[in-house]
Amino acid sequence: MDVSYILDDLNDAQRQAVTAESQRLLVLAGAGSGKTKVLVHRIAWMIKALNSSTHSVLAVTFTNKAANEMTSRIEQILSQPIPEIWCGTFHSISNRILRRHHVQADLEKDFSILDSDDQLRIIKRIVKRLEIDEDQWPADKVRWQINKWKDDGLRPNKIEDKGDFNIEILKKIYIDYENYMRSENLLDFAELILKSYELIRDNQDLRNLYHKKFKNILIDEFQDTNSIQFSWIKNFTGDGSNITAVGDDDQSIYGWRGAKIENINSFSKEKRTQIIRLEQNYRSTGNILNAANAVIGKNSNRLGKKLWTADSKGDPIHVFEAYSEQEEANFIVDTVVRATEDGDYYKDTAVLYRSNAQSRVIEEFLLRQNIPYIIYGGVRFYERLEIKNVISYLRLVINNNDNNALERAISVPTRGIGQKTLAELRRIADESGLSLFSAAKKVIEEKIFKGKGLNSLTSFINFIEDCSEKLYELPAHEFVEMIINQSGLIDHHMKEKGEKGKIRIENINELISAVKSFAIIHKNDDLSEFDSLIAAFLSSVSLDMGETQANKTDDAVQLMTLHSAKGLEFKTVLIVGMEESLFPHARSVESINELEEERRLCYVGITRARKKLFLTYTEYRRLYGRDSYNPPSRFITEIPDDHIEFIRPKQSFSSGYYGTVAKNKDKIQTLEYALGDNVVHSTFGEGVVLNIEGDGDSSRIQVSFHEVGTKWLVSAYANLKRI
DNA sequence: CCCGATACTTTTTTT
DNA sequence: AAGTATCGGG
Repeated sequence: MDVSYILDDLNDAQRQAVTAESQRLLVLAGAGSGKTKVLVHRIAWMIKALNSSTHSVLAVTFTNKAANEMTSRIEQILSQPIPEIWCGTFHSISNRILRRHHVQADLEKDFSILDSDDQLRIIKRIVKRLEIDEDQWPADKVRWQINKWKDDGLRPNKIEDKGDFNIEILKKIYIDYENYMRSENLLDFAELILKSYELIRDNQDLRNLYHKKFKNILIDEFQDTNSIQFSWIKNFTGDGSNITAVGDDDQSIYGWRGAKIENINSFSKEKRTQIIRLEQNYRSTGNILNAANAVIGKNSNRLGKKLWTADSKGDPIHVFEAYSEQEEANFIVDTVVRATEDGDYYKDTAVLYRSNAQSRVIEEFLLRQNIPYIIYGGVRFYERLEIKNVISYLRLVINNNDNNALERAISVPTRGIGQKTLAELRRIADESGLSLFSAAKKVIEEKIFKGKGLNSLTSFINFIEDCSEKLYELPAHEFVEMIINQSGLIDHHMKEKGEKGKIRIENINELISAVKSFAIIHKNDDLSEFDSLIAAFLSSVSLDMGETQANKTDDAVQLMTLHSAKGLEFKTVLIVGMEESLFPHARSVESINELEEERRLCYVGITRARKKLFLTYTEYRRLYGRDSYNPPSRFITEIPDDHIEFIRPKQSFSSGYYGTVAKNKDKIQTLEYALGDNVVHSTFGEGVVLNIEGDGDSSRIQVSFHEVGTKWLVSAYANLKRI
């Protein structure tokens, strides 16, 4: 069969990467150079041209989204479904292995996975129980340390306290935490990876099995791997297997959560590692790319890569200095309006910022002009309070001994079982070595409590037991519906005032449909690793927290942080708030490593743009309830002048350390208006020119609009017509 | 148990 | 500024 079609449509470097026979391959893929394409085509090539079995492939990603996209693209190329391929996140593949070999891993079959919220709650309780000073060892710090240890592959017995009192305490908590997790049959995210790593490392049979199976191992976003993930990969690599790592050291922006950029370096230095660079960019114009290259060029210790494009230079990069964040937001609105007038969709434009708090003002202005927008980030579906509540009930019904679930379920909605009753129940459970559920039954049988407490407890326990009986009788979604109605959760949210309760109930109903569609999607799958469909659903929920926002509007301006923009592209990109202290963030400027990560973040932001790039900063901004005057970001000055066009140049009155960025004054285009002119704006309507600011050639113009009041506009961008 | 007052924090986020 | 955590009173 002719398989050359897989190689059509690839450039030389891409083709080399797809067909490379080396056992160790590192593909350094610059932004927009076809990274996913290479990965997907390489897998297709292995299967079609080299006759590798789909079972021999292990493809690892960081997000479910990436894994799903990869699978469906491979299926598309092969024109056949490949449900048996192991393509998933580090966590989901670890989960799969641990469920499959739970006996060897010394786990119960039905272990549950905790999210970091639950993890925190547990640590809090342990710290309290050990009577450790919570002010000196706050739970979130302890959690961070425990996760760091796990990410470094360290069990408590490998931690030396060297007489350090602080570490001694932390280690004590770590040990207690591990014991608790084991007794409760719980795994946290870090544990999934560490445990599966240890399992394969220490079990000769399994190691042989997987070495034989996984002949083709591929890792996406390799620059984001942490220590344990790197070891985890190595663990699966036998003599006959080959590894393909794809990544970009210049896009490493998750160092702060443990990603080790060094992994790329050390992999590249291993003998026999072949390195292929993908340097042709298919996304951005010449100006955008050169700007990106110039900025990232200021970093040290790069593996080195120079992106180029066959595209023309395109528009210059526009830099806009606003007086305030309001004016900045106004400029964003103007830019969006102009783009749509040129025929763009709203969704072609993205606004990127360093921190979430910056979105507020922008939202306000977009809302006021009735421009649809969508914000990425924030609370995800399965993290919502009301959803977590329902999930707790499901967990408790499936596993009565899930103390964590019981603690949450028993107190929402309130049912006359308060902290005092609960504390007493915990004490009894601790004393008798029973789970909370069993302790509650004991309390009821032996009538240890009396009056209201006993009644409430009895009806709660009865309810859970009734549900357990119906677990196998009802279709999954009806079962969930029953729990929701009979638990009192709906009534509880009905009582909430305002829109809040309504939204919560809507979300809960959405959960029912999620269960329904889960049942449909997996109706042909082998779910023998689970006792019930609900159990399978819960396991998938903890590894895929769901989209941040349902697709309310299809065509909307995209608002997100620079971090969440990684991997995406837009025709027009605005990077806003480009000021020292904001971007680079004040907390990052002290250390070179952190500053360089900020710079990579800037590189990521710039390379998101296909055609147009706008950078904006303000002279004045209210930050944390305070007035702040920060100089423009150093990253702006790192872009060569001749790629930039400054809109409304103005001597910044706080232009201190980094010099003024207002250069190229002569390039500004302005339009002539006179005070009192009647003008019309495409969205604001008709108005009168009140004020013109600027020396000679005005660059800003104040207009009193009949409909929307007085506004300052940039004349070059205001798109006003005289009437 | 719910409420309001008060103190405190404030970068980025996936699993 | 604004959100969250904690505590004490009703």
